[in-house]
Amino acid sequence: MPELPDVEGFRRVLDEHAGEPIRSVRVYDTGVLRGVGERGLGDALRGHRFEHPRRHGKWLLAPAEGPVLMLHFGMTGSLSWHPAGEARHPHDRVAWRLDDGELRFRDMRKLQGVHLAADRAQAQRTLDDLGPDALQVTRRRLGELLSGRRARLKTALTDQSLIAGLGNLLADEICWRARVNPLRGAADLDEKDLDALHRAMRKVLRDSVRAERVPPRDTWLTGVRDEPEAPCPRCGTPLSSRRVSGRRTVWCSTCQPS
DNA sequence: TCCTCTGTTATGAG
DNA sequence: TCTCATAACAGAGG
Repeated sequence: MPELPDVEGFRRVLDEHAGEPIRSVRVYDTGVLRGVGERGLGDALRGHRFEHPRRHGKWLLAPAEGPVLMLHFGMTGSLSWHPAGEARHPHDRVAWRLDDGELRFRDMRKLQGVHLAADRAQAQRTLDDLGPDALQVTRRRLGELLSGRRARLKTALTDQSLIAGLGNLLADEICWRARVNPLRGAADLDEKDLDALHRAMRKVLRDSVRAERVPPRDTWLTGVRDEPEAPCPRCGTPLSSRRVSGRRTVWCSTCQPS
């Protein structure tokens, strides 16, 4: 589930508690720890304060007066605030206790998890292979990024090393809004297509970040894509779908001709 | 019970 | 460089 907008929401949650001392770190399931142990995580953070966190693509980075906590939410992760004493959820894997409550990393499938970098430089190295954050990509940059790719548009948009932050839902939603077929070659788009794609990306991201998710409105592709035989919200044509690079891809054959 | 599906990412074979 | 299969993991649904 978590794509750029969701992670932006988690960033806000953490940001509201920047400056508060971390009293303790509780690890309920070491299966989400990546490259750090329970002991190491606690020792590095206890007594420190989270500073203002930042997000790059689907990564959330929280510097804490030296070490940098790095969270990746995979398909099912989240970060949420809970007042002291609230019962633990079975999928709560790690909790950072502050004075009035705690931040909880909840994740059913544990596909990604919790990293710890020694400092900002090391955190940055983890991000070195990522493309620019999708919110920062200009129209010109988008053209440059896609022009050299032989992959399909859908595959290129969800490739984090090309553009960071777009997941399965966002990529389909953006293509649908731009009226561009996701199966087309990324390098085959003309200037008009790229204009539309960039406008759609801005609009979809702006609305999604506001909602802290890709909003499942019935006027959006995301709102109907999981219904069997769903009609296109724009023209009523039954939506098409197939797997592309292992991901279910949905589009409208009328609005998005190949 | 068994099988398939699912919003992510990394890896290796071809 | 790209596609495809697979794996990590856990739950829902047929």
